[in-house]
Amino acid sequence: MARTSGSHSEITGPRILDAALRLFAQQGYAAVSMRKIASEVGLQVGALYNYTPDKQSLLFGLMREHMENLVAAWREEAQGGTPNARLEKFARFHIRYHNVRRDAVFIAYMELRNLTPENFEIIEELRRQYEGELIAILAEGVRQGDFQVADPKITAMAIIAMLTGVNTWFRETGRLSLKDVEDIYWDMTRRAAGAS
Amino acid sequence: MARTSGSHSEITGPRILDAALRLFAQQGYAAVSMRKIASEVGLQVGALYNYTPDKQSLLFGLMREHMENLVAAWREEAQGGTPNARLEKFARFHIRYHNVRRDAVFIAYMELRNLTPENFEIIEELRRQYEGELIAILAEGVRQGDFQVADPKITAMAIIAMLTGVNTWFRETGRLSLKDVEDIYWDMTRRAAGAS
DNA sequence: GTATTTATTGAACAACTGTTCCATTTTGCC
DNA sequence: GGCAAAATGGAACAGTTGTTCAATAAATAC
Repeated sequence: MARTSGSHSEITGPRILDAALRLFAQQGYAAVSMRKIASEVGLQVGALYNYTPDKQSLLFGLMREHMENLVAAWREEAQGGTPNARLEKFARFHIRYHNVRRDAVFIAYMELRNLTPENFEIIEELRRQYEGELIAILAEGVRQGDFQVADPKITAMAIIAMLTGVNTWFRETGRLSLKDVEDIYWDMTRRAAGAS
Repeated sequence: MARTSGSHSEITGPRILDAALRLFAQQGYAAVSMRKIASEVGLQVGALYNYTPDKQSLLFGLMREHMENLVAAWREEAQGGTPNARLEKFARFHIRYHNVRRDAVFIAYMELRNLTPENFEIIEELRRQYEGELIAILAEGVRQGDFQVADPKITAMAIIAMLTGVNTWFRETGRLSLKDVEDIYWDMTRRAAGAS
C-alpha cells in the first residue's frame, strides 16, 4: 500500500512550511526531525523532499521569507513626515507586525547559529537593512534638532531590542490590550530618543 | 587499555562544566552531544556520568548557577539611596555583569525550551526575582514622584530587554568602550523612566 | 607495599538522524 | 477510459544519539 489519502500538491507545500515554522519555534531546529515534520502533516518522511531539497533549506526559506516580508512591509508603511511622526510609526509598526508573527520572529533570532555561513550572511544583511531604516530616522531627527541621541546606531539597537521584547511577555489575554502596550512603548521610545 | 593520562577528579568536573557552557552557547543544547563535550575535555563519553546524572542536569545546573549568582550579585551590590541612584546602579550593574558572562546569559535565555517543566519553573522563578528588583525600584521612584512610569512592570521588562541587548552587538574591539556604552544606556534608561 | 576507593575506558544497547530511491497510487489531460 | 506526470509510501543506508556497565587503571590510605 502506498499513499492512503489522496494527492494535494498545492496545499501540502504550505502545510509543511506551517508545521516546520511551528515546530522549529517550539522545540528548536536541531531538536525537530524531518520525521516529526512529516508526521505533523500526515506524510512519510520521504515525501518532504518533493518540497525542499534538505532541512537547512526549510529553515533558511522560513527565515528569508520572514525578513524580506518585514523589510517590504515597513517600506510600504513608511511614508514621509517629521522624524517624530516617522519614529512613532516605526515603533507601532514593529510591535504590531511582530506580535502576529511570534513563531517567525522567534526563529529568525534563535536559529541564526543553525544557518550555513552563506545563508547567515543573507539573513544578517536583511536585518541590517531593517535596522538601517530606524537609524536613518534617528539620524534625520538629530540633524533637524528634534531628537537628542548620542549615537543613532546604538539608540536604534536599544529601541529595537526594547520593542521586540514585547513578544516575550505580551499575551492577548493579559490585562493590557496591544493598543495599550503600543502607547506605553511609544512613550518610552520617544523619551529614549529625546523627542518632544 | 583503560584510562591513559592520570586521574584528576577535582579539575575534571569544572572542565566539563566549562566545555558544556561554551558548546551549548555556540551550537545549542540539542546540537551538542555528550560525546562532543567529552571529546572537548579529553574523555570518553562514559566518564561524564561520574559528574552528571544526565545531559538535562548539565544544562539545568549551568542555568540555575547563573541565575542564582546573578540575583545574589545584585543583592550584594544594591544598597540604599534615591530611586534615581538605585536605577543607575541597576543599569550599570546589568550591563557589566552580563558582558563578562556572554555564554551563560545566552544559554539562560535561549535554552529555556529545553528544560523539563519542573526545571523551567525554577529558572523562571529566579528570573522573576531579578525582574522584581527593578520593578521595586521603579515603583518606589513613582511613589516618591521621581519617575514618570505608566506601568512599572512593563517598564522594567522594556529596560531589561534594552540592557540585555547590548550583548548582541557589543565587542571589546569596537569603537566604544564598555564605559561609553554604560553611559549611553544609563541615559536612555533614565529617560525611559521619566527620571530627571 | 598492599588494599581500597575513585576515575576512566571501551564496548554495547536500542532508538533515532537526514537523505535517497523505487514501486505504487493518485491526479490532470486528452 | 487511457496515459503521462506528479505525489506519496515504505524501505533502506550509514551514522549518531543518551545512557549503562563490566573491566581496568590510577590515586589514596594504611
